[in-house]
Amino acid sequence: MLSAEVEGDSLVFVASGVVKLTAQSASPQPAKHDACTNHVLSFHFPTDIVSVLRREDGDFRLIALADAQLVTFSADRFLDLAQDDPAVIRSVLARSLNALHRSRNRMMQMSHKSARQRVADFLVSMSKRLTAGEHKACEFALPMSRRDIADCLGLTIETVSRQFAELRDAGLIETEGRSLVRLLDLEKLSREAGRTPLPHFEPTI
Amino acid sequence: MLSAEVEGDSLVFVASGVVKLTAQSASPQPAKHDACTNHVLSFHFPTDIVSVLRREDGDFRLIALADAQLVTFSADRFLDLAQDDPAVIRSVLARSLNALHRSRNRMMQMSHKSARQRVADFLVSMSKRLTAGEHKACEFALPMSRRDIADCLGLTIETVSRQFAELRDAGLIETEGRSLVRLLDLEKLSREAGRTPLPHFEPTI
DNA sequence: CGTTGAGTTGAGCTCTTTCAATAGGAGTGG
DNA sequence: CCACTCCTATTGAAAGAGCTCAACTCAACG
Repeated sequence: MLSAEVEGDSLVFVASGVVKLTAQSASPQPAKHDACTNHVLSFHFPTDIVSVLRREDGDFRLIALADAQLVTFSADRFLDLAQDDPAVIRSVLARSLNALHRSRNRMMQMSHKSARQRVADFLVSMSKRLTAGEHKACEFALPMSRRDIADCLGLTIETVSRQFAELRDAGLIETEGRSLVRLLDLEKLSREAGRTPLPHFEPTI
Repeated sequence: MLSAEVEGDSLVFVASGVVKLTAQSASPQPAKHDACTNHVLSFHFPTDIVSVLRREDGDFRLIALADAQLVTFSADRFLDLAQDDPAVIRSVLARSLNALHRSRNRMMQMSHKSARQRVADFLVSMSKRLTAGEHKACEFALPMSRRDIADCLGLTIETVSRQFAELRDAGLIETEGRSLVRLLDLEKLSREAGRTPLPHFEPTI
């Protein structure tokens, strides 16, 4: 478990492992017994480039969920160096627009989707990341805890757990132990998630 | 009321007026009596540059809420032309990272905030856009309908309306007619929104 | 074998949505 | 200017979804 501290905006390349991008919202009023208002913005996998930006209130953090190898650039310095190479900077721009696009999609989903839809969508999306290519045997170990999932989906761990149970009862998934998940019916699961087609894997920033 | 149709990814500069960026989620199952699953992703004001990307499922649309003057670029062609000018392309990249940043913040808020917080946040955020500079007399006409607000915040119009009513009862705002709003206590309103500081206005992409 | 932390499950409560009815504004035509 | 209509907005009551709190289970680890 490794946590990378960075000053200013930076770009991080994930070479191996899994990381979560979190934002602790330095909550103004310490709320009731808040303890863990640790929002998880996204999970990232090898080949992803994550942009970790500085915020006014509290900071973004990149936290490893499994042993990970990361390459960190200062965004400014990187851009200075890349400035002479249009292809590079343009690729970064393309990735960044792509990330924006996905973030918007995600936001749209988040605000209008039920717990069931969020969890189903999460599972489908994870299967794409973790079993890239293999169309059958959608079986994988979730690298993150229920808390991380809940924080990412804007739900409580209890609700996530209940949704897992219901999906299990419905015969859409199977679980073994804490992290192993088997998606038995990707088709139906996608429909539960409220997705039309099956989007492709695309590198993120 | 003007609607700009575009093919492929494009960048749109808002010269004047107000527009909303929408995504119709070409809902797989036509749902009950869905009619209007028109998600509003964001509102944009003069000087904003909006990136309108192509999606697999359904398209993004830019819809004018008031008479607006827009300049539309094809993203690809623009980048081809800008490629020789590092300063330009870098500025676009900076805007895009900024937009990503704001989108993430927004997403974070959306998934964890109550109706009250969302509406308060919306009002504070609008006041920044619509009364840029004037610290007093936070009074402005909302250019969008309650439906647009609801769609943007992931709530129903009824809930938005009730939140307006409660904020009015609490003495935080006053309303006149359908669109005029006066923020009586920006401080408290910001606190209701769950914001620590008062973020600055920044151009978007 | 007890302890610890994560995960699951249940009961009650809160907030938001849904459904349905009412009020308000804007536009039209007499 | 008023009457009529249409559409948006508001308000109320009931239902539903997710949250909180609390008990319990499970697996890992000493």
